[in-house]
Amino acid sequence: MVRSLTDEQVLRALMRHPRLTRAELATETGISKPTAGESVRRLSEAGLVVDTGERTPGGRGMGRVGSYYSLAPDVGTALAVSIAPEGVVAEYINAYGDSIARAEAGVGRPARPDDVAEALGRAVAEFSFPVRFAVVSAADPVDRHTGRLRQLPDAPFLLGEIDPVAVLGERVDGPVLVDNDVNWAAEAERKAAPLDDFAYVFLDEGLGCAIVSDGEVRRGHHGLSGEVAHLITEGPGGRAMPLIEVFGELGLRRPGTTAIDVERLLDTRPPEVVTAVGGLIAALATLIDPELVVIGGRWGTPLLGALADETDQQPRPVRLQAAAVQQEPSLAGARAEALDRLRSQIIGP
Amino acid sequence: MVRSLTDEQVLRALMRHPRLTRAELATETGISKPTAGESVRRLSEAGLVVDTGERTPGGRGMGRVGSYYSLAPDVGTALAVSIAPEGVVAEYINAYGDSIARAEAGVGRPARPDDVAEALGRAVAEFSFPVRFAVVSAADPVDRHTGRLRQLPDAPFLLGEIDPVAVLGERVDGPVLVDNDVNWAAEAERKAAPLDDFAYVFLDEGLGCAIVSDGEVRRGHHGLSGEVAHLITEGPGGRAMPLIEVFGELGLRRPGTTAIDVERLLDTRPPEVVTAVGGLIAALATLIDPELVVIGGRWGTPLLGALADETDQQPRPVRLQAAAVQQEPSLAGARAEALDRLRSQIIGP
DNA sequence: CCTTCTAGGCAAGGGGCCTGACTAGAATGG
DNA sequence: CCATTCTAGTCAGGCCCCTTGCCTAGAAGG
Repeated sequence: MVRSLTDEQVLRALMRHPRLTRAELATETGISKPTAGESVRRLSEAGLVVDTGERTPGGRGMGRVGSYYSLAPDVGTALAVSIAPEGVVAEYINAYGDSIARAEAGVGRPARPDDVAEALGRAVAEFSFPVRFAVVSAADPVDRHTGRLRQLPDAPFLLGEIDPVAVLGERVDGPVLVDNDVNWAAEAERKAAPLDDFAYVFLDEGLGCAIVSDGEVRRGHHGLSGEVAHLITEGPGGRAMPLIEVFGELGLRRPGTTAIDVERLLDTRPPEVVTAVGGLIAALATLIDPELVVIGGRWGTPLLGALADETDQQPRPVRLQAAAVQQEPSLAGARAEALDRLRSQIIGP
Repeated sequence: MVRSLTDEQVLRALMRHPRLTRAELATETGISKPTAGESVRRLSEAGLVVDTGERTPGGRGMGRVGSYYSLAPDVGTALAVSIAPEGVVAEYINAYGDSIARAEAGVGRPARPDDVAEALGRAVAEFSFPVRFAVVSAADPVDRHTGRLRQLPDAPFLLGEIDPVAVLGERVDGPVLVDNDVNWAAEAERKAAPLDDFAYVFLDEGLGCAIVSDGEVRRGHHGLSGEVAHLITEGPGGRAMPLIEVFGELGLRRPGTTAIDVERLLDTRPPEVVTAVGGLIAALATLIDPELVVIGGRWGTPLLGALADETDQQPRPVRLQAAAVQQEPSLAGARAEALDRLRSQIIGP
């Protein structure tokens, strides 16, 4: 849409500051005044920038009044959506990074696919902004290419096989980007504390893990990296078994579902669980070599101390830490990504 | 050294073709003739490009003869080195990607650190080109920041704690880049068959594994990703234990060393080994989600079929394949990297 | 010695940026 | 009412780097 480097700088300046005069744009970007003026002219013509009608105050010897320019109100918004067993949250954000609207919708328990899809539709329908695209966080494995949720054999599967791309496609002009909630939480963590190499282990009803290598979340070929239910670890009695089976053997899975029974786990805190998760952290240490393993989730955080004691004994110890972003971490990550992409899309190729 | 985009294009063209006239440069790069001529003038002045003295043939109506230009002979060479228990290989390459000299030096068995360092010095001393930098492959864990080899507790350690940066530093003008042999083999594999997400499992005297995610080898924070000796897997009797211990329990480690006894392993081919490596592949499948797992190494390739049968049964099966690059794979990867870096360094920042 | 034909160079032009100088224009104070 | 004050915005000129179009260089064959 826009090709000149100057125009990009002007747009980025207007994303940081809601209104600027041409002279302010010139000093802010380091571009000369004539060039900034020319860029504003081009961008106004393209409809990306508008004269707000506001003028600089003027006053005793304050010189000629200037016109304030800002991004056109219709440059578009993006949608950040979180789909979790607790419910669906949809947030609309603008190019400044403001959340301009928010809608929530509950999901019955246990979550049924139709329920979830319906709640998603309800949350998004509550407002109707022109949305350029959506970023979706879902609390289940996500196929990287189709954006659909995928059930893996005998692994926790909380939302059912829904297709966020299909549900949101009608209400969104552009593409719909779907990914696993833990990946988005790791993205939020990465932006909060800029570490290049870490893993995020999320221990809740589901088991999740995200991997950040060389400063980016690594999703793997199908987008299923970090789906650790079948990782071989040490189970009760020193037997080797897939991680998820440990919870089955200890009676810590909610009957009739694939979910882990968090309340019971927190009541009993069996050492076998700590050992089993220790095996996961050892696998991360050997395969990924993270600087840090971030622990989150409803039972991960409470067990952090015990896990740290366990991993300190291992031949390749690794530092454990609670997540820095505690408030809606997945939505925060999705929101940050939506903002980045919205801005890039406005600036164009 | 060179900043203009034009100059970069001209240099890259001269790296692809050993000699070109200004007119050929213009058509090859898509740049106009005057600009190409100007670039040649700048680059000649900077000493990067020289008039070879050769002239185009001319002939019946063949027009004015042109002057051939090529990279200056002293733009520099790079060194690709492989350090393995079998011996040391040093290859000098020029900016065209030709191997211009090669030296080998044996290492006694078992390899002692002094031996290895001495062989390395010998191999490199055999020629003396002006070397801009070196890329080193070492058959042991490499610390990403220091370039030193690192022994991990109870893991195979074949070369001893040598410091390639110190040994090569004197003979090389620029930096010395050291990495694990399996990472370089994966790099060679990546260039041969452009896959974005795969893992390379190397089963030989040492155990190694390289991870390619989103088209790059991922080394982890310390450079120790893929050092899988302590991964928890299924050992004899279904017991959970670190991968390396399986070999100890089965009497497959060479007495007095940390290495695996490949001959004995190939004689007996115990199913426990297949199961244990199956656990490694399962861990890769869950944590990394590769499109493919490449199997290499002296006992990896022969056991490929058995391993494939094992992984087919797993809840997240993954395709196994023998390595495409069989001839000195680590050196091939180091060579390719050396070429890329040499070229970038000539072109400048 | 003329013809043939391409390598290389020159001239002019254009895009996008700069600097420096000029103009616009509103509020204030006499 | 008009001069003053002061900055926003614009105009003019110039630089850099690229382009196209055209001209010259120059070797070999007829």
